[in-house]
Amino acid sequence: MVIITMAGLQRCGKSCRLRWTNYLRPDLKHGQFSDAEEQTIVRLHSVVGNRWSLIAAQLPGRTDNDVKNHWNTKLKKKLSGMGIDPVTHKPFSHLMAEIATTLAPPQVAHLAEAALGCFKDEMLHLLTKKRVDFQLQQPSLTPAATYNTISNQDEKDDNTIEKIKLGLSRAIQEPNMNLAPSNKPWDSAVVTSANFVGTCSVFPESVSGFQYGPPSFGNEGDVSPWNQSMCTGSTCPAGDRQGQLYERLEDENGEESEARKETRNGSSIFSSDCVVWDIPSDNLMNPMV
DNA sequence: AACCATCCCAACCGCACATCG
DNA sequence: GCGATGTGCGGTTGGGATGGT
Repeated sequence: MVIITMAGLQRCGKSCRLRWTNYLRPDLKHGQFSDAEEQTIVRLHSVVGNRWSLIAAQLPGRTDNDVKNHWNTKLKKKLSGMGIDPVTHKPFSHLMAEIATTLAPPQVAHLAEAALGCFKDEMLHLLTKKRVDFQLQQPSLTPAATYNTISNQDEKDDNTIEKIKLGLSRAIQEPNMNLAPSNKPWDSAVVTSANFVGTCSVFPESVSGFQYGPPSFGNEGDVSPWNQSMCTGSTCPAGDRQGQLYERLEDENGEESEARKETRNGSSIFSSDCVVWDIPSDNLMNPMV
């Protein structure tokens, strides 16, 4: 306040503080983000979600505002272009498969319609690559018979496509299915796009050593969009692992324990049992995969 | 050259919490 | 305990810069 008065500034203290912390501080970097910094952001975001201050604390010379802006303007698009959902850090195709195999057919139909706009690039990529021959009008065929692949590569992709097709087929076959409430879990909530926004990732064994790894999708027993991955980045439910990371981060910085803060605030950022998908660093830096 | 759309980032806003008298 | 003030944080916006037509 004194500074504002002395300088004759027409700004409130808060504005001045923000200007200083985000722009004027001598130790700030103003250049472009390096590849290493981008990778760090992506990795940490998969763990902590939109906790920009936490992420920025691991990037010397960068502010939370810097990180946030860079994420919103560059990294989100980059991940989306790679077919990775920037919120969940899962491949779009796998999210689709989860949805298709978890929801009731009518809901899948509505979702598929809405999601096609978002996921079309990824789906087209998959379908083109695998030369999938959608035969939704022939439900009697076994899933494996509904498409042909050009190679034996990547059985997981096949499974993914299979699941998508199964879900869509069911949806199309039963477009007017009775929507009356049932005992099924999916009937307990209206399905909106908001339900599918979330951040979940498997907590890495080591933050510094953690990287996107090969999709572990396919463990049918542990996968449910409702119990695994449907939390928002900034409001993910608490988990013991979150505190562990917080403690580790603060240990490195010698700052106040965020874990204690989180405990005090009654909130935390991590969810348990999430999945981090593998993205080769080269791909991450590839503007368009 | 003019117009338009998009990108980018500093700044703003609102909220929650901490500190102080 | 209470109100005023300061601080931290995440979400959003405003407007200049840039590129395309």
